[in-house]
Amino acid sequence: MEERYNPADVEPKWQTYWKDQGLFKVTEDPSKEKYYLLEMFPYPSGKIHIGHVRNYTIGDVVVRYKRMQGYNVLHPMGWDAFGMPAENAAIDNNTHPAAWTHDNIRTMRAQLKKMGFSYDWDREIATCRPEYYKWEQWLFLKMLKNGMAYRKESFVNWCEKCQTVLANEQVEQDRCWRCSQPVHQKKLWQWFFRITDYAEDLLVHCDQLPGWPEKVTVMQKNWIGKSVGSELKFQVAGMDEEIEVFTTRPDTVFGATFMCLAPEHPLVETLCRGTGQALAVADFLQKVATQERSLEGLEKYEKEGVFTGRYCINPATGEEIPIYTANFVLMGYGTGAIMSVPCGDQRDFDFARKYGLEIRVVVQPEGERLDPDTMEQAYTGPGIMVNSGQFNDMDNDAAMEAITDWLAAQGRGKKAVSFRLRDWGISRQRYWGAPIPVIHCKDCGVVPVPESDLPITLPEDANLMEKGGSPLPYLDDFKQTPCPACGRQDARRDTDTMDTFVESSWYYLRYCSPRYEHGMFDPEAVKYWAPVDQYIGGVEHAVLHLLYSRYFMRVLHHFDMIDFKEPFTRLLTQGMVCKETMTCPEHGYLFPEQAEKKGEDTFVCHLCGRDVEVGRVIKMSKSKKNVVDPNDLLAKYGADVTRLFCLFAAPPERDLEWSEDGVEGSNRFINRVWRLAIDCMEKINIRQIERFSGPAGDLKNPDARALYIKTHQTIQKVTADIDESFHFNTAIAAVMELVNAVYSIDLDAADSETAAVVLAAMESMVLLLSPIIPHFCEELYEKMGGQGSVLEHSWPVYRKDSLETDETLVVVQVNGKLRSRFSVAAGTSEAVIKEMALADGKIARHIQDQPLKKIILVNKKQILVNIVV
RNA sequence: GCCGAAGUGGUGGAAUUGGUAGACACGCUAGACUUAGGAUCUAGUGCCGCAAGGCGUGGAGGUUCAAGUCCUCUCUUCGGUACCA
Repeated sequence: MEERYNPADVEPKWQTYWKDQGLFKVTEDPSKEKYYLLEMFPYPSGKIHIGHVRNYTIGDVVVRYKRMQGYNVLHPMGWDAFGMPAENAAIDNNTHPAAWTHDNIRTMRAQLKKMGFSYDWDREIATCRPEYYKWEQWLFLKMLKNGMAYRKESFVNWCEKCQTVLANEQVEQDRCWRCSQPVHQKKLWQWFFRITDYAEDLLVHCDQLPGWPEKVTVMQKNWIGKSVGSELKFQVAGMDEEIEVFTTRPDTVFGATFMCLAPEHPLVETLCRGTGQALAVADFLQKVATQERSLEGLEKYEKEGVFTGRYCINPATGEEIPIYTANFVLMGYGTGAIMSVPCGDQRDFDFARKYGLEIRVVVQPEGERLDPDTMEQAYTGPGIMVNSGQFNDMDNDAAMEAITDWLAAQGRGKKAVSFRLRDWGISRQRYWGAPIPVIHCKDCGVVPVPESDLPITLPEDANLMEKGGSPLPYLDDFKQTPCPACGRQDARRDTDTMDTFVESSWYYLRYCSPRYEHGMFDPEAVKYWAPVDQYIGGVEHAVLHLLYSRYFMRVLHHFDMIDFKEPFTRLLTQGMVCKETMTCPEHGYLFPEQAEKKGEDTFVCHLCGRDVEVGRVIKMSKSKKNVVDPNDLLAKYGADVTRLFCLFAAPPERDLEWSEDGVEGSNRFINRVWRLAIDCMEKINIRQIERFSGPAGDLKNPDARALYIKTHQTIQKVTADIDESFHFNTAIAAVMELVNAVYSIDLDAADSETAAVVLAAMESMVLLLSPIIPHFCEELYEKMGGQGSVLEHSWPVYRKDSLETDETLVVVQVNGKLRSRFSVAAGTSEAVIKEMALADGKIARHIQDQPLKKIILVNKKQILVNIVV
């Protein structure tokens, strides 16, 4: 047997064995309990990165563990293959997005196979294949028919010079990333899914996801953002128009001294027409056209506005108040109009001060008087009503309801709820995506593509334009089509494609029957496998992908296609893999291999020799070039060392800061176990001793008994760590302790009892490590005489009668400070322990002659005595 | 800005319900073995101190016999922020 573990031989050997035996292939088997574990599928961006390795290793450990426990486990893999990077790469490298994507998939698939992940590769899918997106188009048509998909005008980032739509990522400081020209907001007709219809349901069920981390459900709840308040109507003076506002503070309506409309509010142009403000408004609208219209974007710009020239009537006071249009009001949020109450809202307060508008105090803290002329900020807390007619002197809390009821009685308001969540815009003016299956006809309007014409395949002969625009609108073969309704020859296909989040919202169901040809999935297969029992992926998906998936399941449930609403029973959000960035003053971000180590923490640029600035530790990303290539690790250490390191370096939910040093330690550990196994085989197996498996009490040799107890404690600890908390780092640490314990035994001098216990420890060690470092454990299992694959062995079970050690440690504190410790035999009475504590020499010195106040004894994993004097 | 996290030795991290802070590793130091060592084994290693002892979980307060853990305030970093996936 080799002196060192050699992954280059062992790993391919077992990968071939697993494949030949078909160990990872699964089918529905009603006689076994199913377990569906899924890791978020990768975007095929080029090569597997270390974040993928971490994600898939975590999943693979759980899968192998569950298999050993007898579950029928589904563990598939596929590719989130549509998306913008393929188009950018196609432009930069003069290739085709499809070719680039398929190349990447080939590369990445080979890498995953080298890692020894236990996927059922027969179920592999790629979302860019027509047989996949056909069913997405089918669902789109069904949603369209049922009013769940609709079209409306909405803004996109537009670069005039490139004549193309830009993703947010392609906008750098309000400028186009390719040509640096200012980006404008352009209105386009786009498709939306009515996710807001499910806002309440999605919100309520956040509290019924016990298997999800609370931080994720909290983020989702805040994202949906339900607020309870009132909808109020403000009549425009001298016009037959009404402005509706939503407010969570109806109690402050008497203090509403002006109105603000979003710049894109449909009334803005109507209002200013013929008032003398028309020009000023037009100037303002042009100015804000370059500003990003999102909640985040708001904060980047100075808050400003302009008077529209018109007034509306405050429904509470009956007074006319000026109507402004302001850049901090968003059309997509609420009604696109807000009643401005400067005394009770800081933004309104700043705006009022800036434009000299009236500030009227309507709520003030109890026992205080606020003066609008000297106030320095808005008062947003609770208080007593003033300047509010018959509601004066009420608590503002009570006034909310009273004022709403009063206005409702006059038909000027009602109670209402508002959500922060907006409908899901799915149109993309891009090539590399699933075509939206509708046709536009001059006579018939929007006409759905007949189901029999699906899939609408993406034309392959398209050339991407160098400025990044989609070629679809220019491909006449694709675009020109007769109207399916009236037969008009000059109808045109919709040339937008779907958001790639649409593909990832249901792929986990496709895995249940990936080649099914009669629908999105085989209902029987989904009935058996779905929902996903354990989903694992990056925390950065906490809101969008995970919320869209929950929404999609509700849609399918509505159509009676599935009998559940929640796609993922348990969720593990893994942290990111981070590394410092390196920046060269000349060449910008550098890949690790482009920086040469000069001193302890100093590097020089490989290209120009200048000093490199070592920057912050952030998420590994290609654009920041702070990536680590798993290929290097695989070549140097093999899959198992790489897997072990990823698990040992940090618990999964936490960010992992990459360090090369730790990998060497993992390598060392594996070889340490290897040598131990060799030693055991040479010194024990040869004596033909049987492994011990009885209760610890049967062992006479105290060293053997201690090791046996340690073994069962380790089984208990590792099982709990994998099953309950996914804390593989502490599971590995526990096995390391067991390895160290076996190392401390002199095998040459071991009696037969000890030898039998050592064998039991070794077998447990191999079984416990097998989900983590499977190739290595298969090899040892075979060498130690195991039959078949270790995967087919059942997971070890600890003996409850072999967990308790003979002695217990007592720690003694005086006034909460640790002063002494000693051991007692297990089962010593509390009274005796207290006496022993008081009699302890070190303790006596600390007590001296101070009177005893009390003695607290805590008996948990150790015994603690605290003497208070 | 808003929402959500994280902060513990030189480093990664450990610590059921508040109960020995630093498990297990990396690194470092010393020793052993060796022709050699980036192999292996043994011992040591939070900080200050000769010691007794004192100080220590981002910072400032508080509750408690006892706080990394609970409460209040605060600082820093990271993720998301709806067209990156």
